[in-house]
Amino acid sequence: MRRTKEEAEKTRCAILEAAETLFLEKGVAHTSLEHIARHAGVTRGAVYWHFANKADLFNAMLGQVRLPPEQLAERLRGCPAHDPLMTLRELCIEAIENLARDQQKRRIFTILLRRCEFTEELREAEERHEAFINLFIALCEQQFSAPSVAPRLHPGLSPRLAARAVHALIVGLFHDWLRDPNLFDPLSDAAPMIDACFRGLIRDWPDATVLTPG
Amino acid sequence: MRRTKEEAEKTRCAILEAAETLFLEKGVAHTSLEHIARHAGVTRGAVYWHFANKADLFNAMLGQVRLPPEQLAERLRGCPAHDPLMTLRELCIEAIENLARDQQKRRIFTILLRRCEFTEELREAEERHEAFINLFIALCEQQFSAPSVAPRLHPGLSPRLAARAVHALIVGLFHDWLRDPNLFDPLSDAAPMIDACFRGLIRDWPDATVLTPG
DNA sequence: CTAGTTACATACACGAGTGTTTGTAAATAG
DNA sequence: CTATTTACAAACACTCGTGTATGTAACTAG
Repeated sequence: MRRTKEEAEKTRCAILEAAETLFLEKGVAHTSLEHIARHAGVTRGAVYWHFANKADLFNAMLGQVRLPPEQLAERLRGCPAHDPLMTLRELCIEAIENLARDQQKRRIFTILLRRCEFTEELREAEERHEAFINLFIALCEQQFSAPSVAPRLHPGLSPRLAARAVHALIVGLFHDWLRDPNLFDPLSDAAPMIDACFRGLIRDWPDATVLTPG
Repeated sequence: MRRTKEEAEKTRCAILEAAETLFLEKGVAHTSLEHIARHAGVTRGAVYWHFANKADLFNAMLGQVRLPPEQLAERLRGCPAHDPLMTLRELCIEAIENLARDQQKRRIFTILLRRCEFTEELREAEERHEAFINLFIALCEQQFSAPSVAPRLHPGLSPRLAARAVHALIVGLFHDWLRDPNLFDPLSDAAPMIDACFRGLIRDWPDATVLTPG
């Protein structure tokens, strides 16, 4: 019973959605292609038709969304640095809020952080992801190295260290919040936390009231 | 060829060590008991003699060391709160340094953070671990709630939020550093980063030079 | 209209992993 | 010194998962 192209695309999406659901629920290694197929209402034949194997399906799933590291790196690279710190601050806050709003992104990032073991078959995805992380850290360090910024760092801090701290905070917030979404509310709490971080890094960081009017 | 009790204990340790090595290398789900047995120079018979199954072996491996959340929570609970913040600060720094020094702890925590999927068979370990995390966050919040501390929080921050931020930073630092130990040097960089965090949270946080003399 | 292609379902072959059972030699208790 | 237990090795039975090969009905191009 061959389907039309639209229908085929729908089954492809159904498989991707089933994979997302089951990976999140049971972990990547503990989910078989048979499980995925059944959950999508098809057989493994359909899965192998659309994807070469589990790693390929996994990569396709990741490719559906832009994950925070990728998004941060891209937007940070594209921004003119007229006010490097404020740009960075806003991007960080937006990244957190963004993850909270986009349910699919949230699920997929949870899979990446807590539901998957990076063995050699998934190494490609891992390396791609880490490359974006490293790029973000490098760009972040670059912001802190700007002539208008570096002298304002608190004593004992290098641009390098400041960049590490910012990234660590973001990662930690993601990790904590994905583990337990009740820990804090990204939409209202992201800004104060990020501001606290910058305030600890930069001497003359302005008051929160200035930054978040209303 | 039955062994003496000492020898039996040695094989038990060999199995635990092999599990640690292989879990770290290939991930928990991707490591079979056969792999572990072979790597330890025994057969699966020995593994099943000493441990009920993979989950039991995993738990025994975790039980060998005190992981950061557990250690932090315990020590924070046992401390008299004569100066809550300084105690907290020192514990955080020590936790990071400690992880850097203890190779085994480092490997096992890496497995927990990056080499394992928490499916239902490992749920017990996960819940135990999370309980310590939540305990640490609660105790941390308690420190920030002390009458001598709460008024010193920067405007816009609650003790609750401050506790979340501290924990997020720690988790992020662990996560980043375990991913790439070259990112920073825990022994020299932990203090400045933690201080930066506290400085962003507490208004009159003292200078780094005061805290880290020499 | 029909030849080829598409989008699967079905079936098969195979290995890998688990849990259990059985065998056994040496240590140990009495 | 004998009986029993210990600490495994070896073998077995079973399931699960993968990859591939084959079948097939409907779509589609000419």
